[in-house]
Amino acid sequence: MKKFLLVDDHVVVRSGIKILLSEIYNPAEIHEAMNGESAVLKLKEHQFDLIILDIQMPNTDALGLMEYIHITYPEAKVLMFSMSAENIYAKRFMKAGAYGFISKEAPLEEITRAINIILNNKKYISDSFAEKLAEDSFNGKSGNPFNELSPREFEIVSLLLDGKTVTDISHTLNIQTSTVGTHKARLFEKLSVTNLLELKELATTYNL
Amino acid sequence: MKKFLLVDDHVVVRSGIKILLSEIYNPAEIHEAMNGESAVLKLKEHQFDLIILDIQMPNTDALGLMEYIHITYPEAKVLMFSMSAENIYAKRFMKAGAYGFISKEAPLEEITRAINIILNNKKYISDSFAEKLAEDSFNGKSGNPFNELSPREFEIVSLLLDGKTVTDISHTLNIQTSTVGTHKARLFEKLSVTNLLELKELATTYNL
DNA sequence: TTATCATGTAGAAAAATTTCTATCTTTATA
DNA sequence: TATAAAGATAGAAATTTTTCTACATGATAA
Repeated sequence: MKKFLLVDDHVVVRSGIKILLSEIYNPAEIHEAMNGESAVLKLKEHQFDLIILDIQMPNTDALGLMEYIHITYPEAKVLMFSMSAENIYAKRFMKAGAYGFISKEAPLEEITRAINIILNNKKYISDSFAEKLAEDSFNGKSGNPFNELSPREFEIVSLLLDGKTVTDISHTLNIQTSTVGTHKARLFEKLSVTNLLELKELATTYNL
Repeated sequence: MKKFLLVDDHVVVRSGIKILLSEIYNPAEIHEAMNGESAVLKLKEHQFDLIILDIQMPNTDALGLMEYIHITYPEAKVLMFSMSAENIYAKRFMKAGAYGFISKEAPLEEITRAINIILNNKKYISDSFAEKLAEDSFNGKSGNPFNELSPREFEIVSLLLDGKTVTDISHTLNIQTSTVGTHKARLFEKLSVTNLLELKELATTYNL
């Protein structure tokens, strides 16, 4: 029997995935976690065939969680589940050890396909994502300035765009505010913005 | 038998709400639409007891759809289902004729409760939202919240939206930074926003 | 017409942010 | 593989922002 772990803070989303899974794999053992902490606990108790991880959860550092999972359980297979269509996040998560990245907007068949592929020990990437990857390797750069950011900077920019303050972020990430400040300054520099509103605007034009 | 219409572009979310509904109302006739157009078609064909409309992203045509539904089918009962906690928008949707507004943070029981209340022909508002509404109605006005600002506050909000810092503004207006700070705090309070990005968002929706 | 309230203003203290410098680690690169 | 570059971290100091309190003024409502 397959064992799944769903990490998502939305009840309805978890329920939705649950029926999807139980339609494909019957019987299936499906565990749920509504945040990072509870996911970590579940991971200590069980060994899962597949972990489905939502990338945007309040008070949870999804990229950090992904890295933690990859380091602590190198065998674990994680499918990142994103509310918004594929974007610049995908590459980051794949690099952090994810087995796949799929949008909640994807049709049912594609979600199913992704899950099957990963359970067969292969990585899943959508056609559009594959295309984008190919493009990038041609051009050398993507032209998207957000790609110039380091993983940590990217993490922080996401939280900043979420309206989180420097202090909030320092708590979420368990680092000093001065560290967050340094990252913030560097990323503002890299993106050539001077304030939050400009950052927001830039993020919007690159639909982050 | 109750007839429901779910409008959401995410398969998994629709599925999730579907099981929730079928657990409460069995049997239930549940129709789905993954976008505005298909929702409009469904509405022409059937008369629903409840329409559950998800706002996936702020500034989309969800509000327009809500208005359309309210004008075309004044009897229709719509529960706005917000995946992101945007209580800033709640008021606008209620004004546009929605019967309720519920956010993703809501526990299952509250979602259930909201649905039941609406099916009983009453409007559902969360406690926190009710509080806010009460406050507003005490203080009279409802409309463009920027109209509540004093001349000075308006001046300052404009500069803030221009990316100016508190210190910048204190220089521009030749007043102390603490004065600017006070105005800023008061205007944030009046507009019910907690940070610059929310302010920007609010300003955008009222196209300031 | 007096009491209340919204408004504009700040001083002082507290809190948050930024800046500067520096160390250690990881990752490229020659 | 040695070396350089990039990245993550933070302490301390400087700066900025926020908060709290307070006060004067003009409008307003009892």
